[in-house]
Amino acid sequence: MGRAAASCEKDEEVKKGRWSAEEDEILRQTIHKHGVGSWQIISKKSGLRRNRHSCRFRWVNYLCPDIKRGPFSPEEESQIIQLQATLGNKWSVIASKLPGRTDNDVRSWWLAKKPCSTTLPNEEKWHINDQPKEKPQINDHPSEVGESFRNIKGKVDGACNSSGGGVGSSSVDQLAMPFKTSTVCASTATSLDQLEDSCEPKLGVVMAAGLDSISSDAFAHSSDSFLKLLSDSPEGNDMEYLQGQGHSFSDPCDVDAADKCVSPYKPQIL
DNA sequence: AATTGAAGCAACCGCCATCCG
DNA sequence: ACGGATGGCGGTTGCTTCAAT
Repeated sequence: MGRAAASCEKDEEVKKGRWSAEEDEILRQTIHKHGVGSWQIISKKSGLRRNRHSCRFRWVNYLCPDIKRGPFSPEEESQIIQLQATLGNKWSVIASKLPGRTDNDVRSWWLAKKPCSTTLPNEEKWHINDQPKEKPQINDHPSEVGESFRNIKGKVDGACNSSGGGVGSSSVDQLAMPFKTSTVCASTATSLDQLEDSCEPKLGVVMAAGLDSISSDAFAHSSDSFLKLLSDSPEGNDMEYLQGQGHSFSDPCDVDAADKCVSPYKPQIL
């Protein structure tokens, strides 16, 4: 790569370049044994001549069992486009809303396929790279939302976790997007334990079904009000409850709330 | 079959925020 | 309050693959 080694890494023998299968296995075993706590420790305990950045990167982006490989679905692509438009290059936040996807993957996809203009009409946006995409419909994946809810706990229990994100959708033509997706992070928890204790199973995703427009009012739904709604909601009936209350949420712009989400790969001692 | 250029992917680097003594 | 250690993030680079010529 031709760059000077990171100033903080004093090890002269730091290995660079592609990871071998053997190295992967060693890192897996080291993490299994010591947990994902300190990457500095892991890099030393593993015996691999890889620095903390390299070990972390390899685990977070490739070895973590929750990583989803393969091409992005049209729904994921539209989410990325929309979220990038609202959040900017907050790839980690964007990735946290796409379960199993990493910021590196999202960024790579964006750099390779980003639309040449953010002001394209709706229909043109669905012909990126001259490959027409089927316009998703609101009811295409209604069950995924509830499923995301139900899967939250299981994911949180893992050593590497999705932030509790999921996918919801609604039609929002005003944003020049064929459909609007959002994940509302309903947690102000700062640790996995807090998350599990205080939010699960209410934590999750609110699908803004039937939302006709995204206005500043829609974005004004703060995490606080959202939390209150969740705290009042009956368990296991999230969507019906909210719709019954006449509420709709779509708040991908709430960076503060997103920042409060548990990091997808929050260190956890096993 | 060989060459070449584009696209995709994997990885590194430096910076910043946070934690902790 | 301060400084070092650490984790995490975004930008960037270089390698690999593959299609076009």
